[in-house]
Amino acid sequence: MIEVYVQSQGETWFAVACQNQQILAVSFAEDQKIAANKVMGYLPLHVPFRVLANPSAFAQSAFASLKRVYDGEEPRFEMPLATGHLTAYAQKVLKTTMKIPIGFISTYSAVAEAAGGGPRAVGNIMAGNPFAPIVPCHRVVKSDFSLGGYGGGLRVKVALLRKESRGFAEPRRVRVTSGFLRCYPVERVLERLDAFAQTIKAADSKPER
DNA sequence: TGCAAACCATAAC
DNA sequence: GTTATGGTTTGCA
Repeated sequence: MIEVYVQSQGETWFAVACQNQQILAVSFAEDQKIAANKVMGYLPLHVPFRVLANPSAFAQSAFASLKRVYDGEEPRFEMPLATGHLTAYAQKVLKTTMKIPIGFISTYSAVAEAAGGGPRAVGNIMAGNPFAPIVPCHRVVKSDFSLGGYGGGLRVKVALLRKESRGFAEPRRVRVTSGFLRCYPVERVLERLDAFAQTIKAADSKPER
């Protein structure tokens, strides 16, 4: 039996789905119902589940990790994610994405180089990521450092990235199972966004013609 | 810049 | 099987 829990903190609702001391899926949203529906959407069909009010000890630690990552912090300990039902390729992509450190981002094509497949295929896996933001798909952007997409909405992607800004200056290559993954400071993305905002502002202040 | 074509794993027929 | 569809990239005007 899969157990689903929903819990709020501040303005945000979090949801987790657990089974056998493993996390099956997580989600977060501004609305309770949306958060609950999102996790349930990730659950395998035809497997019974129930929504419970009081989180088990395991669920509580899952919430704790989830909230820490949402706040831009390192999770205190590694959570066991249930990935068995996913394709081998999806598992590899998610595992690779997990290696992007806080304060850094990578790109769809860089992840594709490290995990195999092509950039679009990587985007597809990200779109179906049941573990956001624990598997930090928000740290994957387009190769020109523009945002790309995000299931929870781009505002959320930006908010997460801002919270993770650590002031790194140099790119970094992190070791993954097969080779290396190129990562860049989040600031590359944030600076680009700010520059874009300036352009808009300048255009707005220009007299109409 | 902007558009078109190539790209690659899935989901849907 | 085949086709359609993306959280993309690259090349070429």
